[in-house]
Amino acid sequence: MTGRHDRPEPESFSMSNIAYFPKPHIDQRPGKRERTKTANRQAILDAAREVFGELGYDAATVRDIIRRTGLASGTFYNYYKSKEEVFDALADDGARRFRPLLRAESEKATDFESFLRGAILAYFNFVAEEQEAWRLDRPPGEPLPHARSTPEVVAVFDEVHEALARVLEREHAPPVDLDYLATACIAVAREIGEKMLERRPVDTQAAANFAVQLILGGLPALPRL
Amino acid sequence: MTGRHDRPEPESFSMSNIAYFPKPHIDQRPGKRERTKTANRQAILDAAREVFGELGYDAATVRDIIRRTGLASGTFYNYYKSKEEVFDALADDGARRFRPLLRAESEKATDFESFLRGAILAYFNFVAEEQEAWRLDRPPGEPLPHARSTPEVVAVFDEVHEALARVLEREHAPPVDLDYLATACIAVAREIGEKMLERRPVDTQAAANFAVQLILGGLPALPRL
DNA sequence: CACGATCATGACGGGGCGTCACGATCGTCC
DNA sequence: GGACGATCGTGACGCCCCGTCATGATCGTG
Repeated sequence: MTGRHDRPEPESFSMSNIAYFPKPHIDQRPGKRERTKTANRQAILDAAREVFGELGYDAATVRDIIRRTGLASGTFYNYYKSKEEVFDALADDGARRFRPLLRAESEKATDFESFLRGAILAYFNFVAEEQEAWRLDRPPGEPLPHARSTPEVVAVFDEVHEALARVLEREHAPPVDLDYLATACIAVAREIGEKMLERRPVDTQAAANFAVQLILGGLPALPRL
Repeated sequence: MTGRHDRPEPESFSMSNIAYFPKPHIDQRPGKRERTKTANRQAILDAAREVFGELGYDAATVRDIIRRTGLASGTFYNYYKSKEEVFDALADDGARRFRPLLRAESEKATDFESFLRGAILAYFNFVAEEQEAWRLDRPPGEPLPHARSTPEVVAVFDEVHEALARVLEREHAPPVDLDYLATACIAVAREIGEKMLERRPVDTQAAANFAVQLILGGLPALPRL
């Protein structure tokens, strides 16, 4: 249930509609049980996004999130164990939405430069759009903590790793420390991206140019393995 | 006062010593009031370092820190307002101790490469030594949060900024986006440094080589302003 | 329609939080 | 050396957040 603010769904209406179908049990819509479950999950995630955006991660409490959903406190714990887990779920969600974009870039790329530019630009555009949904006008106090090692986040890291290996292999580039390289690429993208968001107007092209040129120019100079 | 575990200081002994001096009031040692104050501050900081190291930042509570000091709960709040403030004080302390090393490198440096190599190697050695004091054998769960914008931490950032500007100016290098460059340098140093600590044995030379070559090679390729 | 599984509910004990009135200790001045 | 005032340690207290659990409502199913 969605709590006390739950207005009664027109369930009977839906039921009468089902009468038109010979086999009601193959109705694409999942049962109400399943629907309220996903609705509650989403409500908690949305509330958490708002609360983290307004109060910051540290100041936010589980109770703040619960209050905003209108659910009972116990209900929250049917879905997530803690504030950390909700945050991880949000990070996971972001990573899950970004991964296809990254993969598209790595498949579209013809060489290392086009991959790097495509991937970094895609990331910068992604975070620029996310910012408007996340911290609308949050005071520039403390930044949100970095994403932890959730499955989807790790998958993005691995994707970068593999894409780098693939592209460099294809170009017969000399072998370098791929682990360090991937780490450096992600570090540069992450921090330049953050700085980029502080500037007005937000210029993803210029930021991507900077990051790409830095890595691209540094690559030939890296120590060989 | 240092709490109930306080063993009585040989104050009378010290006093009798003072009798040797014609003017006791110019004794270099600050008064007992001042001494216990700094002792309490230090005790809290030490306890916090241990607690953060053992439990991680998120799990640690102010009460955990208080318990380890043996002080009363109220005493803690005479020195710091919150867990966040203690953490910032620890970060500030680290930055305060690292800054002279950084400055020495920037003064010793003859060109951009020697500065970069010296600074990054100094940083890697610094964090490698700090690690042994901080998280002795902490499970690799969640890393400690990044340092916030405390005065000393900001000072280190500015120092990097200025040192970069000075060295590049001296070499008549083409003008680049110094803000992005400093951000990228710090990002690479921070993240490569972290990865470095996960490897056995910890090889600060190899890590520094990688970071230095990447930035050094990328510099000429950066977009001009 | 009736039964069983599922899940929302909110009261509850446990505990961390920050405060404050009290008293001990220290510096100072006569 | 004694007494006064400022400073600061102390720990009990009220408040709120935490996570749990017995209860009952609701849904799917036969």
